[in-house]
Amino acid sequence: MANDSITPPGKLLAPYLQLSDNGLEELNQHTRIHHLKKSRTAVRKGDKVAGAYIVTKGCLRVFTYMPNGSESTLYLIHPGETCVFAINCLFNQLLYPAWVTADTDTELAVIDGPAYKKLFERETDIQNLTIHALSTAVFRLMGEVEQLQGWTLNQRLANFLLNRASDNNVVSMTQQEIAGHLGSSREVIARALGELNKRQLIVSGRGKIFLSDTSGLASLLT
Amino acid sequence: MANDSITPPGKLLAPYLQLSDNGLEELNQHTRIHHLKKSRTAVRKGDKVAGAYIVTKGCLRVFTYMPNGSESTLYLIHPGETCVFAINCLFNQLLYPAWVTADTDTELAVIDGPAYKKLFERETDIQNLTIHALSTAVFRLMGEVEQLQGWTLNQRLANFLLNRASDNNVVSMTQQEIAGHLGSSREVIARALGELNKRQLIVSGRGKIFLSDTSGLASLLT
DNA sequence: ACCTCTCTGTAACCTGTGTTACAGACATTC
DNA sequence: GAATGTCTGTAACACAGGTTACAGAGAGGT
Repeated sequence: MANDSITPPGKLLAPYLQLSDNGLEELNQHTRIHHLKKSRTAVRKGDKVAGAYIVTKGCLRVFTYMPNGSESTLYLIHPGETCVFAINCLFNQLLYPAWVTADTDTELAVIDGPAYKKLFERETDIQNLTIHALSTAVFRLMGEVEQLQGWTLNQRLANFLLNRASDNNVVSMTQQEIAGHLGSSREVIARALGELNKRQLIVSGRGKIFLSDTSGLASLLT
Repeated sequence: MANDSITPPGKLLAPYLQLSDNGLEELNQHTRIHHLKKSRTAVRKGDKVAGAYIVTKGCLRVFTYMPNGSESTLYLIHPGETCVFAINCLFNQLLYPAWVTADTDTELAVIDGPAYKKLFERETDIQNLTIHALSTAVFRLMGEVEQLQGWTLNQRLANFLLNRASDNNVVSMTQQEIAGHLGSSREVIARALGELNKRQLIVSGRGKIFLSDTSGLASLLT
């Protein structure tokens, strides 16, 4: 686990966890707050996992490297969420199976492993957080598998854009980044975007893409 | 949930779960045993989930249909294991997202949903079972995703064969079944097997494949 | 205004895998 | 042992998507 640590009490977690007084005490004693600047590496593949990670501000990105050396993003961790892999490793004594970097400046709470396990046995909120993290991971991954097997790249791209679009229907990413998320290469994404462009479903510019016809995009997914 | 039910007490689970007397009582009251003949459908996509399923004998197969209509096996549930999707659905009130059939004659225990949740809060063994089921699912699915993205079909096939081989290095499946498990088509599997044949890594016969050079197969996966 | 760096657009090519269409081998039943 | 159904082997084709190789367009610094 990385650097950049400062340590206020462990109640940045208050919005996300309601514990018994007892549990709270325990939590405070065994939690440390870390701050990571954007692009900073939080965890490396093969690291021993220190504890449960809960993001309180910012966003972490979990990814692996593919055979050809390019990155492939597995999922993001937003405030209030916890890292499934870490949980996994905690409960099964495994080494961390991927890389993690800060997608933006990020603050996260690390609850010491054994303490977390003890809390898990008693505190309903910790149980829920854990189960929820694992469940959503299962669902997301299952969706991923279905997509990989059944969908064409254009479809996966359309789906990705729709999921990542801000309120004003803009996705602010470079083609390179998108390629990383979809496990493809920049050129292929460019080609696919060109396609969508021609069909007037999007307008693409440098570092951002405007979705001009979201329902058209959505109809590609059927 | 299907038919074929008979109902002995709920302690076929004894080998897999050690509960408090209290919990055991609860379990007995809210568990039903079902028997499924081979190939019988246990759950359909979209079904409401009755409770937690724990296999006590035999084997269940969980699969989805791909766009082209062919089946794709997601995972198997062996004795002592529970169905992740069902757990998922219980805790998140979702409808079942796949199909399930009995791979062989199968006996399974169904623990009523609310009862299971209550037990989960107190009984360490139920917690462990749950966490373990979810964790392994996450790992398996993640491996699946990595395979789909990074491995060629030949590699995935080799890996599959190695995982499915019995002690005497035989895989007893038809090409059709293998294709189903890998989300591919029969002909493609035939082609790939032919390849492995030529390289003297396997000897294939009707309904079974002998792995004559397991380390050779394994070396394909690097 | 110029230089440089990063990002995008495109075209040609190659490979892996799904598809179609048969033919032959094995097994089972009558 | 003939007939039928199931499983395997193979060849030719189609196409999605990865790869290579450039050209040009924005953006920022000097």
